[in-house]
Amino acid sequence: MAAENAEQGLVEQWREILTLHARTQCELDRALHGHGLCASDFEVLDLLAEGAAPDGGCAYRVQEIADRVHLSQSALSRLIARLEKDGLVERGMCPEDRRAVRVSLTDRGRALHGEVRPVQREVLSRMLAHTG
Amino acid sequence: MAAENAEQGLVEQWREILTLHARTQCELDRALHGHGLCASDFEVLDLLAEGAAPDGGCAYRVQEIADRVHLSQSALSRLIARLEKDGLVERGMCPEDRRAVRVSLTDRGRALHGEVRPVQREVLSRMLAHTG
DNA sequence: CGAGATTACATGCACACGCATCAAATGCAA
DNA sequence: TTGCATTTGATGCGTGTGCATGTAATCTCG
Repeated sequence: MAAENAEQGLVEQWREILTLHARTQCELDRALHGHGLCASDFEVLDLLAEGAAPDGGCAYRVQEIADRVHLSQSALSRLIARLEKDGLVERGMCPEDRRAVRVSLTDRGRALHGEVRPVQREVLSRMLAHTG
Repeated sequence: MAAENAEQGLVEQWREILTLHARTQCELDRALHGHGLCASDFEVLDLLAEGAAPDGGCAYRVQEIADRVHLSQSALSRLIARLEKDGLVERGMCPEDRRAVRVSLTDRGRALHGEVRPVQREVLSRMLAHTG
């Protein structure tokens, strides 16, 4: 039946995504581990390093980051705390909304990002090469 | 530069994969949670329900399952333990290699799989619709 | 046969994550 | 203004995962 074929195709497509994701994520984690980062950490650093935050400045709010990297708000809160403890980012007050926290890269964070980015790019080019 | 464009394309491609994976995985977990399963649990049940194990029988060894569902051997060991505690699978000795464990579906496991499969398929068709 | 290497699975441990909840700040309506 | 709902980020808690290791069975080679 056509319906069964379509369904089976869907399952295969999903399995391919799972395989590609698992392999690449695992490879990224291994490559970044030597620099004291996990893949999510780098995603956040990479976002912050882009510079252009929604407010036009160079600082993001926690929830904005969470949306971009597909993590829960609580996960992001702790991730930022870890990065701050390592001196890679800093949390600052937001004048116009004192509930909010503005997160920005420190010099050390920017330096580490510049150091690690080629490593991440290399992994991506190696893992995503035959994907079209 | 062409190199920079290629690199940027790679990053975008990876972000699309992350987005699709996160959204679908999250949706799957939510849909399956009502049945007491997480997405990995279902992957294993779905594999076991296919029937054709590498040895020609209907039972898999733990490491074989781990390879298929992209989990570590330890994660699989615990996952199988959970499913067994819930009466969905059973672990049996392997006569020709007493180190190995043969995992197979129970009737209850097969029934639950049949009940949950349409739910999973629906999520896949909804999330992967506009992906080509 | 016997000793060491290897394989298959289980388990201690640390950790990143999501959900539920909390406190503080803000927004809104009476 | 006051009172309540909403929003923002932090935290308690449970859980699923990977790494390192342990135990038992198997294999290999002398």
